[in-house]
Amino acid sequence: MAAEQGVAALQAILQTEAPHLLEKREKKERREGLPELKNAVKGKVVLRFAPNPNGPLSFGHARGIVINGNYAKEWDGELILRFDDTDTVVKPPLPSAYDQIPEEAEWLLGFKPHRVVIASEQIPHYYEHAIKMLEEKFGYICQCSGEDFKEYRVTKTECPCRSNSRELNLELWGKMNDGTFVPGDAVVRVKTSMDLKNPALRDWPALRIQNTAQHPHPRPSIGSKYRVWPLLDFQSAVEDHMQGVTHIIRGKDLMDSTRKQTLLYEHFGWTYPETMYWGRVKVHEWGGFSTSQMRRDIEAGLFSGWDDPRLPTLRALRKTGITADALRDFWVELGVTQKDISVPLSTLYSHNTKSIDDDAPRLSFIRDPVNLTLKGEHPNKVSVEVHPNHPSRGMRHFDVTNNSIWVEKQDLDKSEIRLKGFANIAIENQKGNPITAKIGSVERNDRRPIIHWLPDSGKTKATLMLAEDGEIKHFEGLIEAHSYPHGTMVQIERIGYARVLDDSTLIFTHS
RNA sequence: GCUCGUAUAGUGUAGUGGCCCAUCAUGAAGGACUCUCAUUCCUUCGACCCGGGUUCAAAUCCCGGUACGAGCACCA
Repeated sequence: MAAEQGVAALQAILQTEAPHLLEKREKKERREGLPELKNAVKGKVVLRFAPNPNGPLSFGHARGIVINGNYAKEWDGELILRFDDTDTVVKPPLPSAYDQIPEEAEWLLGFKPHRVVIASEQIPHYYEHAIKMLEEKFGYICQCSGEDFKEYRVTKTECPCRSNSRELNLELWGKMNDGTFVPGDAVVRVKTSMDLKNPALRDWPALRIQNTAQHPHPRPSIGSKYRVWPLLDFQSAVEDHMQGVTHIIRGKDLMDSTRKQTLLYEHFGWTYPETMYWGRVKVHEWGGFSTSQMRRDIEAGLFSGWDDPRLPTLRALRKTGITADALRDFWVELGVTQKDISVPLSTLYSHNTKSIDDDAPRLSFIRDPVNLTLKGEHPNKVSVEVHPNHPSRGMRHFDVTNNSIWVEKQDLDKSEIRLKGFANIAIENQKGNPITAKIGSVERNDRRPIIHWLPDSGKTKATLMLAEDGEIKHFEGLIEAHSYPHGTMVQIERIGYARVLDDSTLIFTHS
């Protein structure tokens, strides 16, 4: 056809019949950043991050904050920080976490979460919905034991309590609340269907009784005020609706939770938010991380606190010099795939290097220091750059008038070495006391190894702290005199990056 | 056991039927620059789980298998 009538005629037909075929297909480009958020409207997106405040945030929590926070920012929406603190027995909240978590979230995000919601303060709302459920008979109070109900669930049998009248349910609800019933006596269930394919969804439990006399809620204003408490699936579902959450992005372990909640939303006539999931992440060097376990270990004295550099908490990472930028880049790069993955720490470190190297001033730190006495002619003043890529930041000045310097013991393996920025030397007597070194050329005139060093006059005793193989090691050494404030990220030449903790302590970040 | 989910280089990741003898990052190896084993830059290496099917055309869709993970708590 093209041959007979020309390409133009063909194009004309296509133009009217199927214009989309004529659209230029652009070369596929690699997507940058996070995947597209479905059904998102600029300015109308509401997301949430909902940790249990049973401890400060861990590395894993950072994913929830970063991903949800980035979407909120990208869509000009809101991020809710919600404390899911409805369990006082199994994973009781830690009072200090209520202040620490918002602070940590802000550090990580670079902005404050737009709203903070505390579930334990919303109990009356959950009760309203529970009562509505009982009144409208899509919920019921079940007095079966856990064992018995399990049997009903697997055999797809309806529990006898399912047919309770509205009046009986409300009466039983009263008994749950007034203390007649104790934990285990009764639970509120959502009616779904006992022959649902997935057994996990069959008449799932929504609220239960907790012994808050014995296990009061740690928030003083709540304490033992309530006996009946919502379970996660119910609390989260109701709260998401009340807050107008539009998108939920969370771990795929909560997939069944979504299905349970969708069934509840159908009863209430609500529309469930768009949902995305990520898979499980392990870090090669750490394995998994459980807040509850860390809490026990800290209380048992195995770790010095939540910022112990061996722990995968945000506080610890921050203390050792991992930046919020690096963490954000790291999590965005992993994206929101449902794959279960295991990443090496080197990936995080590589992001961190990018984030800190350009700013980090260089310092000389001598582990295992050995004193050398210099022999021969040499200048008394030596200058090296604060940062080799930024001459404008000035020089570091070393005074070697007294001929006394310090080097690392392991660098004396070779006798022909060059002191960085200074001079070639030849070690004269390895075992001597003092060890002497003869000054050679001040100009660099060969390819001998270059080592870092310190003049005796410009040194300070210092400790380099390092978390490795589950223990904390302290290297006593000498640090170049400096006046960087606590918290400054520095690069210790030939060793790696470190953070200034105090006047005499550095903590090693990574190499 | 039942239910759900996932499978692309060593590790992550892009890719929604032709642009893919597959993207980017990280890693490893080599090199350039550099008075740090840093940073930066360059080069090289390396993958679509297996088997069927649909189609002119499959990493992409369907079915089966395998592997891994999660849920089946009066935890979150």
